[in-house]
Amino acid sequence: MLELIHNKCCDGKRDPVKTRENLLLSAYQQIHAHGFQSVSLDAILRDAGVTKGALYHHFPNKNALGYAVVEEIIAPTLAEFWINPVIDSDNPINALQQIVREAGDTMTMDELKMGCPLNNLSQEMSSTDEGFRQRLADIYEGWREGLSNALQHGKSNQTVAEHVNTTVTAAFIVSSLEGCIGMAKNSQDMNILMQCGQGTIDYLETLRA
Amino acid sequence: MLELIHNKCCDGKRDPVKTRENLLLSAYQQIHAHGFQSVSLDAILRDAGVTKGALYHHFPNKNALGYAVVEEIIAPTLAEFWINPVIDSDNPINALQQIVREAGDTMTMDELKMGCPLNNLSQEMSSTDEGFRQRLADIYEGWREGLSNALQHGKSNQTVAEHVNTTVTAAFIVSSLEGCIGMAKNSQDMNILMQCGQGTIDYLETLRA
DNA sequence: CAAGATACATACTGGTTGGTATGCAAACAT
DNA sequence: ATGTTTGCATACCAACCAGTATGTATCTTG
Repeated sequence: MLELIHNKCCDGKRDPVKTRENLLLSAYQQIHAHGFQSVSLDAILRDAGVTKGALYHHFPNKNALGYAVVEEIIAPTLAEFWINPVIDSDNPINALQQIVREAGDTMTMDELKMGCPLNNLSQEMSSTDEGFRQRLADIYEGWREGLSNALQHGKSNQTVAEHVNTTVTAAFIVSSLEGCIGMAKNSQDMNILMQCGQGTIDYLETLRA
Repeated sequence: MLELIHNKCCDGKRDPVKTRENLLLSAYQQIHAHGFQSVSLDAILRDAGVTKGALYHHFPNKNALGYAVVEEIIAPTLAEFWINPVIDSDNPINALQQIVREAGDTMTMDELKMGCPLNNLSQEMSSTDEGFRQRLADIYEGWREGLSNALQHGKSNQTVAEHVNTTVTAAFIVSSLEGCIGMAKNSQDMNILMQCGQGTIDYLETLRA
């Protein structure tokens, strides 16, 4: 049954790469749904359709599994959907507004209830485990830096106003976005997400040249 | 020893009200430091200097203790420092900017690392326990409503621009503030807090009449 | 001043948790 | 072909956890 859901492997042969990926994916989903400290290894293993032997063969302990989720799933996903499109754009304000609208349109109720994986882990683990904190802080720093560079590029483009402090603005945008998703996660109300998103869009409008 | 720190009681007589308050205060601090699910009742009891008998006399279970912390400590503290000063002011923008500056100036490194108690619990528990979620959602709703009313009052004052959508703006302000503190909690860097705070102040400036 | 109710302290329990020890079959190397 | 390493499964463990059972000193009430 579980093998079918996660298609652990097509035949009886063993595939350590696939096993590791299954483990990572299940860990990501379970952590996203229940938090890192609350989720049990048994729940992750049940979801992945493997046993503790497999887990402790690929990872030395629970923390290392969590670190791998951050580095190999959360960081690349964030870069793909939230950072790179802005960096690659010639109009960072339009690009950001577009991403916010898309996020509001495509987000399901389940996703809304679970919140942002990055922010969840960050809030839960930053004061508890330095390994998590550092890895998540690096991701946030990269995000802010990417945004700051994009805003700077927008200035040279005349798409961003000259008076904009790119460092301060990048930090504020990132924190506001996480704040929006956090607010929506608590309210479990699409209207709140839309209000916060509209607030963000309105704010971004004030940054135009 | 512990009795001295928390001055459990001055003499040998018993004081159920004080015992309950001690329990609540210790629970608040421990939850703030470690999160609700991760903190053990034993840790709270050790900090409060009482035993399980006292705890389960005053509260039916761990969740009820957490609910009481939300209702009797977190909600009134938020109202005192973040909501009422804005409601009572005739210039909500100045009031908000002042609060943000004060928060940035007075926040200690420990407080910065622990983050906002309201947001911590909200992110941790909203998708796990409806009792927490509802109580925290009520607090956030009250906050947004207070801000919205204050902005409306500011419009009639000519201190807030007419074009401002008070509902959207209130939601965005609340989510941004929580986002700022969350970002600072992860970075454990006062500069990040200051940058996000400056971003907030700059944003508030765009709302003036 | 009894007698019941209140306010705890102490000791215990069943269930869960992250982690380990061991065994064994599949893959690989020689 | 055969020995060695890799990739897991199974069974187990000590620690911890929320909650309970019970005992008892203190306060209140008739």
